[in-house]
Amino acid sequence: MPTRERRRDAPGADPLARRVLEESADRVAPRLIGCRLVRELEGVRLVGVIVETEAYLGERDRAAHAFGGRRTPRNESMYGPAGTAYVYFTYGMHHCFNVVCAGVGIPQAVLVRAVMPAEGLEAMRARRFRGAADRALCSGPGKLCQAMAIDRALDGADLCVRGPVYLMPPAPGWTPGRVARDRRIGLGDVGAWGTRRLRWLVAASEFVSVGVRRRPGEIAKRNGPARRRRACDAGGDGGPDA
DNA sequence: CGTTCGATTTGCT
DNA sequence: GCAAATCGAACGC
Repeated sequence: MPTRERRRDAPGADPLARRVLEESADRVAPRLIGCRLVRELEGVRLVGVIVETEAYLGERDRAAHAFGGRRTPRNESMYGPAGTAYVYFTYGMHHCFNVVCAGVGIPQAVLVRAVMPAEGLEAMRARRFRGAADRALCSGPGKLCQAMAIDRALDGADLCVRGPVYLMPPAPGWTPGRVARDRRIGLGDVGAWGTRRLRWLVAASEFVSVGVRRRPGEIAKRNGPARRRRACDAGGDGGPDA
């Protein structure tokens, strides 16, 4: 079981060292488990312990926004230095938060899919839907952005220095317990890239995402031509975790 | 409980 | 035009 009790940082503790992020996304993603995402608002401090991540491996990764060398204003920050925030807007209403890794010009990033709320729960609840349970506050990439007030305005922020949003190493004494691996969630038909186990999650945590559990290739089968109001996707999948 | 469906806008083909 | 690194409510059983 993950340690839930809060421990104090040493006075003046530093944010996560940038060198930790200057590696490929599949090496960084598991290392971000247990690190803390900190959001400083006026008068409020929101903190979540990262419990689920996904690696996106840049231009060769069919599931990545930078696949094939596609470089656009939207994903520009992914080409920046390690420690840069990449925040994008999708599905017409949700934001997703990523930690850029590797080096300048190498568009790799780690999507933070879920955090365990640790500080500022009241403010998080206020931003989420009415009556949201604690475990529903940040258990998904779109949810945590809503709860922690993360949007495109934070795209490009430096996560390795204290500011409106940044990362801290795991709290002293915090241990994740077993970390499970599984395939990434919500991808379209991306061939073999859809089955690679590029997602990491705290096995025993109740704060991980439920996941859309869509199978690879599922999206391609939806949306018949000229059938605007019938679009839908979903579909069972045993689901990962333990 | 599990599955279906609408929302809503951008970015790129 | 269309698909999207999603979410929550509405169904059906």
